[in-house]
Amino acid sequence: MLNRGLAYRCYCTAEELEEERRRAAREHRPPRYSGRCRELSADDVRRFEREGRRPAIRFRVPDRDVTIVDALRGEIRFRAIDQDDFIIRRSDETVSFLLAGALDDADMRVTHVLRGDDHLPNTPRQAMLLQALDRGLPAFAHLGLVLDADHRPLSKRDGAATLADLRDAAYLPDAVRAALAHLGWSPPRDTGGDVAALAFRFRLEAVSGSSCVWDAARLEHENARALRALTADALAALCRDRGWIPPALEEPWRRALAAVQPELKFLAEIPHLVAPLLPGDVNVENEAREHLSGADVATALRVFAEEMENGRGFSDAVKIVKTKSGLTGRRLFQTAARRADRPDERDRDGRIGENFGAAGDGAARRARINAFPARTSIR
RNA sequence: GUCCCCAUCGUCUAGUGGUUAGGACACCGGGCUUUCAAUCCGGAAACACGGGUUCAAUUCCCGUUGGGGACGCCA
Repeated sequence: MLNRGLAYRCYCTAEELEEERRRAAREHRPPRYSGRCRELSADDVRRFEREGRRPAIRFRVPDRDVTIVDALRGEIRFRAIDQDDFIIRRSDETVSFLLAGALDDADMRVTHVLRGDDHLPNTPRQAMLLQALDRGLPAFAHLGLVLDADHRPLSKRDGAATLADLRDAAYLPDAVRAALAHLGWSPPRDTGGDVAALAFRFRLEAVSGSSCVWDAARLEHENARALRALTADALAALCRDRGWIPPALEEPWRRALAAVQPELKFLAEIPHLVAPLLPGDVNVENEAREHLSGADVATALRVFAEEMENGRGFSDAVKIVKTKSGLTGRRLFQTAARRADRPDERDRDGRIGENFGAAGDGAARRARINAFPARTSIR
């Protein structure tokens, strides 16, 4: 490029360039390289070399406007006057991003360059380089940047700045993919969280050119959906990978997972949800205690115990308690569950753990709910 | 300061020179579940502003405002 006059050596030091920029700012001019090394005399060069300066190499920007085509925005025109001669090789002889990136893409036969629109100003420069080197241009598409709720660039604080953050938070990969697909684009019809369907419907040209706001609620929705879509084996495998399932409790765990799966939102909440369904002691949590305070509860508990002793089924006993105590809804069931804590007072519907019914028909779920409504306190 | 990009419900978006401006997430209400969740039904919710062009602008043009980005021997 030097031989062909496409580029030239620049002997300016970092300090000199910095000073140039400062002066420009003071005089309210745009900070541009002046081009002072464009036409150095042989004497100048000798002098600089004698001073021990190592030259950088700058691209001699042609004096004509550049029009690039962006797949999302159409033609964008950049004025020649706004472009200064940029460095393509540093004084330590390493090649700059602008040249290396453009050339590497060309060598790799990259057809589409998709990047954040913070790269838009680089595009005319890379286009000029490629044209000067008689290389073809790839298609460019510059996507809007993703912002947080305050319209600031996404940061660590948002907990979603990187894929690693999302993985650490145990979001399912498909949920992340689905949520990402909804940035700057949305499917013509809801795909039910099916990532393959999203991919099938996706069109680059349909992506919005504006920046968009990261929506954690969307991710949670997709995650809950993906969790529900998991097969029993897949769900169990995830739990096993996390070391949650003791070998001895494999079967109870699987039944409990089946009961709990329809309401899952996060992987991490599984141990919490499943615990009451496994054999062992049941603790009534704080919120449950609140619901259990008061005189009518005492009555209810007594009535419930009596009915159970008389051989009533759980459901029948609950109905009678309801009539006699006036309790309804949550308080009624908290009360019933209180008694159901006692293994000897559980009946077919109310029993906990290894005995409750098969999943899928709602029986297991109902059994769990009847047995442990206190889980309403978890959320 | 200079240049570039962008602008429809809270969020992601669909859409058209004449529409009841559509969907999804979130939200609110109801049904079902004797609680919760899921699900079903319903509701509230938007064309940033000002000029043009036009019989007619959310839609086309210009400007303003607002948001974002870039101005390094970083990538």
